[in-house]
Amino acid sequence: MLSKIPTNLIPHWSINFIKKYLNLGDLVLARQLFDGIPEPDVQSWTVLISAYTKNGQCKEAIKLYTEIKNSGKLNPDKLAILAVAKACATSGDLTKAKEIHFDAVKYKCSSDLLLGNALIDMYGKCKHFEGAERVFGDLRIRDVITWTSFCSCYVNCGLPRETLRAFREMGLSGIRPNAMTLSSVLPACSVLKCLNTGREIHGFGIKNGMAGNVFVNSALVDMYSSCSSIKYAELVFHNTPHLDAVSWNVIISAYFSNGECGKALDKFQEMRDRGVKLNSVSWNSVISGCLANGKAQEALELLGHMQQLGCKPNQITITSVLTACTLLEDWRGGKEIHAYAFRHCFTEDLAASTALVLIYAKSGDLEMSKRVFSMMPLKDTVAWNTIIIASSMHGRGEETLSLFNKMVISGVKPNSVTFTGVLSGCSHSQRVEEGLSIFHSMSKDHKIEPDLEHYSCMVDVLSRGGRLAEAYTFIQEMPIEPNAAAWGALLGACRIYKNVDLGRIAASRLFEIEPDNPGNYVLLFNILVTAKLWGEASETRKLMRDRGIKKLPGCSWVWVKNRIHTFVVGDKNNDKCNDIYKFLDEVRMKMKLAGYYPDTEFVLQDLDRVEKEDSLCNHSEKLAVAFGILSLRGESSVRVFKNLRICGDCHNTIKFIAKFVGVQIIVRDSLRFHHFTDGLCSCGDFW
DNA sequence: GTAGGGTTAG
Repeated sequence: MLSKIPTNLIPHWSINFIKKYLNLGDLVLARQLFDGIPEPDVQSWTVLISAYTKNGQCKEAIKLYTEIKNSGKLNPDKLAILAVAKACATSGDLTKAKEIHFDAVKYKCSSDLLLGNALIDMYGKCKHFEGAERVFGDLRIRDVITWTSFCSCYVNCGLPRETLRAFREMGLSGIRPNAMTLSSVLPACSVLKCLNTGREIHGFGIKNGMAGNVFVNSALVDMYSSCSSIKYAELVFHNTPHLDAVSWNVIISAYFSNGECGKALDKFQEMRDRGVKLNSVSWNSVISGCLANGKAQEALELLGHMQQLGCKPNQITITSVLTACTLLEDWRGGKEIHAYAFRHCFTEDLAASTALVLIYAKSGDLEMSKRVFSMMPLKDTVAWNTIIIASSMHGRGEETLSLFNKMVISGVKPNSVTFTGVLSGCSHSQRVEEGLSIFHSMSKDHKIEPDLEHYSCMVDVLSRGGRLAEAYTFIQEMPIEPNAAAWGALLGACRIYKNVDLGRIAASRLFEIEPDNPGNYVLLFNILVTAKLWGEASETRKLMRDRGIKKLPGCSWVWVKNRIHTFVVGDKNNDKCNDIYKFLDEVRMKMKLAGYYPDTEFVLQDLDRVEKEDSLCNHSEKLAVAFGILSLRGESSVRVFKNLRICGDCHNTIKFIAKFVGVQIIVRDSLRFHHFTDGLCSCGDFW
């Protein structure tokens, strides 16, 4: 068919053929025809640029535009620049956007209303409000589209106050907002949780005949929901005559963000029953909604339904389900999702790869976490925070500090979360001086005022560093009321450094702040027993009993060949149970020969029978480690998780095991990761 | 042939 078309037609004719093929939806044939034109004119180029943009091939469209300029014979005209500006808006390429704006000025069409509007929209999509302001300033005539695009540019750039300012200015300039303006401005009210302005806009819409507009109403539903007025959101939703898929998605998210999970899921079911076509946003909304309401298992089940119904997970789905796996500690699921993300080229996505960095770190695989991070093409504050927190959890103090420096050098701005990560990294590696200097630099160099969390981290830094008296003074002098984390850090350090006096003070404050937390009683009990203050120790136990507080049962689990094996104290419910105890006996014997004595043997006199058993060498973490070693036989490092803090005797024993078996053992307790290699632990015996 | 808008993520 193509051969019948003369290839050397004059452009005026060929353009009609190109348009004909484009109307038939055949971009490939249209392109072949175009390539056959010896000297295409600007109009032909423009038609093709628009066609590529409509087809979502923006890069190709931008490439064609560059070719016009490189041809040396032609200059782009207003319509060509307009076409490429749209392509650029869709691709969000700021460098190109600036170049296109430059061309518009060069060819003297930047003050054209049509093109100016397109340029403002382009800058808005590229999140560059300064550019939009320049174009806006250069326009002598501004219409409702100019103002609307200008308002939404500020929304896209995260400047909701500026949006509302521009919206008011628009009213003053005598241009009447239409439905599109309202739906562009309302998101600013959502972000600011500004119910009054939102209501005003609602009233304006009703007065001006927009009461049933589906775009305005969806924006209103979201605005009322963000302002915690779910009743009004419901009302607007029910008063929308022609609901579309987005309307349903918005009301579902509205219920979830107001904690009404049941209603959200009911609406989702109703949407399906009514035959509304579900799109990926619908699925992502319910998945992330479940997740935000603590229903991680349901989120993963929804992923299954989504796939069964032929809807393909995208990078947003991947990000949410990775978070679900992280919460459920489903490391295998996380790896499967990583493989899926890799196959579908989602690993370059910022949020998805950040979620991967986090799940690998939390699963104990810091090396993989670092590898994913290093391959990220772009890293923002959240990404850097995640890797900083990752290295801090694993006790790599030096690495945490060097990551922080790299972040600052690369020009990414740290926020308050960054400092929580860096300071806790300092505490887990006893870097007191660095911790103090970073804490002081927060407000001085980074203009971030320390909050309660940072103060608590500093108490931890000083306490773990052995500077208990300083830590106590720091708590007393902090400008915010110290919380359980601050006193807990001090109490924990009193156990490490055997300081009874401060331990008593910290514990008594903790008994007031969180009287039901068994961990505090246990820590004080341990401190008193170590100091051989038996009477006071049993008083603490009595206090616990009287208040009806029970020590949480210790529990450890280990992953072996994609299966979880769980252990409690003295567990005998295991196929390898005999081998486990035999192995631990052997370890104990070897340890004694090497001169180790279990810490607990000294403190048994005052304990009852159950606690003796408890304190003997059958703690859940030891059993899990032994099981891991016997099952894995050195194939890979052993990874054990514990719900409570690791016990001192277990810590010693596992160090010994790591040396005598010659394998790496990783234990995550309730606070952090311990990497045991060759008789040493990464925590340097401070935990 | 004639522009601009509402929902989901680390």
